[in-house]
Amino acid sequence: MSKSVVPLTVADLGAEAPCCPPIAQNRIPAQTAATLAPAFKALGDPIRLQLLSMIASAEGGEACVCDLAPAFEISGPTVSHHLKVLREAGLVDAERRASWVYYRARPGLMRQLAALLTVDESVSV
Amino acid sequence: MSKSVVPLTVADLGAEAPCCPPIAQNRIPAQTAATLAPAFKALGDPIRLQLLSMIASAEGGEACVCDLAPAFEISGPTVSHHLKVLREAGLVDAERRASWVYYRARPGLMRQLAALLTVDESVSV
DNA sequence: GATCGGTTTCGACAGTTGTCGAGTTTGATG
DNA sequence: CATCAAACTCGACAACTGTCGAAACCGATC
Repeated sequence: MSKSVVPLTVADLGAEAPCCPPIAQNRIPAQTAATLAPAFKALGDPIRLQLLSMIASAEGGEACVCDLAPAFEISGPTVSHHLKVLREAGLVDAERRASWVYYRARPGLMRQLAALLTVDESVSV
Repeated sequence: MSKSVVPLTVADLGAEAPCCPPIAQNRIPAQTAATLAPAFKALGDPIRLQLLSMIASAEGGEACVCDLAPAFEISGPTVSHHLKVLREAGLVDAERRASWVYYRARPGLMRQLAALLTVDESVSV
């Protein structure tokens, strides 16, 4: 796999949020933990994980609720609830166009979480 | 053991299971979501996030409960509870030596979660 | 073997979460 | 304007979570 070494700068990861070094590198401050834990919590549900994946991997980078909801066994209101959790966690954005609401992933926070979990390659499993 | 009915466990994901492509690349299967959501859930608490960070960033790669517990305001049993959640999620391992119990991070799962959240660089925030 | 310190387990309790059905809002179209 | 469809909000309820104090467990040391 090609390793295009364009280093991410802090600016790439979102303006106000403090971009964190990996948790395996420095002890995470309490305030940072309090800020980022809700994002992990939002990912801690199988339905929300699938929803985010469907949104983030969708053609054009966005997905309509009318396409998301039928993919699950649960009721419409429950899907709406899960989308709200993802929204309030800062992982997705919603936009209404005509009768439909389209969701779009916000990659900034996802990158932060991924960076946080990065482990040095030399460490063995 | 019958493969077809036994649900995928966290431990199974370590060695030969194909480590998941980013959720922004392909729609994540329901079974993968069900397997990995508990790991995110375990990270969804500020205390557990700090505990994991203290463990993963500790000198020698391990940390004693006797060093972890005093770093928080909560009671000993509650720290123990959070460590159990991290353990059952597959994020840490525990080992008793003499009177003390040492915790060590399991980087395999952390790498999987990080890979899952990876977003293509070309995507703008 | 009795005791002690470190850690976990147990039982209880308040607060949160996931789920649903019913009702509400929003925009399009007859 | 009336109606319809899409999506959300509300209220309720069972299940789960974080927390604690008390008790149990496990090695070490007396």
